[in-house]
Amino acid sequence: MSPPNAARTARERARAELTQEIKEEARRQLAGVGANGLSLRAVARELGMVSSALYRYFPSRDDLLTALIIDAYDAIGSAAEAAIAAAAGAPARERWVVACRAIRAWAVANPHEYALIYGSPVPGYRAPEATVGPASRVPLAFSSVLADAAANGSLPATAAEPPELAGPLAAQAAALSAALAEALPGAPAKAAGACPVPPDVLVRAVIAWTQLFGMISFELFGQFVGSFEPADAIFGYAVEQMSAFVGL
Amino acid sequence: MSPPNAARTARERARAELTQEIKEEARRQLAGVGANGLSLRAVARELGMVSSALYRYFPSRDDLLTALIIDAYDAIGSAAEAAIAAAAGAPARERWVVACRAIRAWAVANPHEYALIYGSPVPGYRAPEATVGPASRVPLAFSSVLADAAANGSLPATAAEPPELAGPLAAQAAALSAALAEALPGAPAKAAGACPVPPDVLVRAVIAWTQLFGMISFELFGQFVGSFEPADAIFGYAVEQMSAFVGL
DNA sequence: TGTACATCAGTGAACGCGCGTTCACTGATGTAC
DNA sequence: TGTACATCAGTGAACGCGCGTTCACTGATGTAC
Repeated sequence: MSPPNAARTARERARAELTQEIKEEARRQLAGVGANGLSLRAVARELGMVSSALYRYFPSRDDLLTALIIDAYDAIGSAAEAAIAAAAGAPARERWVVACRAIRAWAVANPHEYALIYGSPVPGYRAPEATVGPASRVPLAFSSVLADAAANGSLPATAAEPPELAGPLAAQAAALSAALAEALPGAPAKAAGACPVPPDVLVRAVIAWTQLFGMISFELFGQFVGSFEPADAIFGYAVEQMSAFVGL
Repeated sequence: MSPPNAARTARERARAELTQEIKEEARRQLAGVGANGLSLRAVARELGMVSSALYRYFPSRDDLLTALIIDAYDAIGSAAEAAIAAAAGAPARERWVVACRAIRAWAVANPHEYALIYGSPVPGYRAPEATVGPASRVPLAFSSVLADAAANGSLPATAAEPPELAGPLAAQAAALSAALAEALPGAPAKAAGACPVPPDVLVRAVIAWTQLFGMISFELFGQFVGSFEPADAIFGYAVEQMSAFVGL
């Protein structure tokens, strides 16, 4: 997107660096005041600038927030992708598990950014279109594991116990399955209409996905105080159980 | 806690009513501005009072927040308890399921209060002791269902597939199980040291509990937009699956 | 290589606003005799 | 039942503060000839 290093002027370099520094300082302040309390003036103050100077970099406070949100989604998404890539060749279940662990590790290391994207929405702030791509990296990463497993035939053809999907759920799951067939890398090579992840597997995966983030939120937001703290052990157990539940 | 109606002076009545009205107006404002943005002055304005008058009712903004948090925990807790009570005599699994449904119904009807207690923590606000009792009503309600099932012998003696609990998880689960033996109503009647809910059931229940709240949060906080919206169908499916997972 | 102009980054003052909290006060309500 | 005093609710002004955003400006950096 930007020209290769050599061709960048001093101005461009300075601009890129300061943009980063502003975001870093803003991230630092998130911890103390939360998304609502994030203040352009405070960020500028800490950076030794005058507050109006920030408007050269972000046209408004909400745009700064948006940048932080996108960065956070990208960070947690690439953490998941990297973990899966690092386990290339391993069984699908193992890749699922390492992705879960990587996501939690990122969340524990960056609790305020996690809260920014998975906590309560910031009132009065409406997430722009630009966030949906980054936001879907985690679910897509999980889906790629499922698609590979399906391609290898290592998913149970159809689940034994679980009841059939019916009504609106069957429709939603089929639609999502079809959408994945086009969204996943490598899918275009297959015949259009291919169905990389069976709908019932997808629904169980969504359940596991919500369990994952529910447990991380409970851990970070303090619902486990006095019982499962630290949560490492129960997290590990849950990840194993849920990946089995998915059928991996 | 308060004297029976007859003995209450006009002042006491007025005070109680205004306290309620203040909280109601504050709840109304939560929707627009979030917990961080909640403002005593705005509440007073809307009530036609001068802002300093609120200090006769709540010594500070944080005390008002605390009152709202406690009310919210009590409301969601009693929704769960009521659902379980209304299904008295039904199989444990059904009572578990209706509790889950009641919790979601409350959350969907009161999304901002839900966010207040299960969303990102309010920065700079530290929840006082007084919130832990109300906060534990939901987990206790679930535990009571498990304890009844255990007492009736309708729980699998020991789970078939799941690996044994080990290490710190085994210790945490055993401690919680023992704590429940004392906390649950009816427990004192049993021999001290009784173990109403086996630790491995408890751990699976915690997993189901986090799944429940994770899915509700995803629904309310917008992670399902474009896929499982409305979420009624997948919620119902998840609740069935997870109650089976617990062993009910 | 050198000059003339255009672009851009950062300044500092100002705008209008809302906030939590304190304080001395007035007037109504409650209580003890 | 009636009076005197104590308690309490609500007022209005003030404190000191921080916020987002705009605007005309200066001086540095980049570009075209």
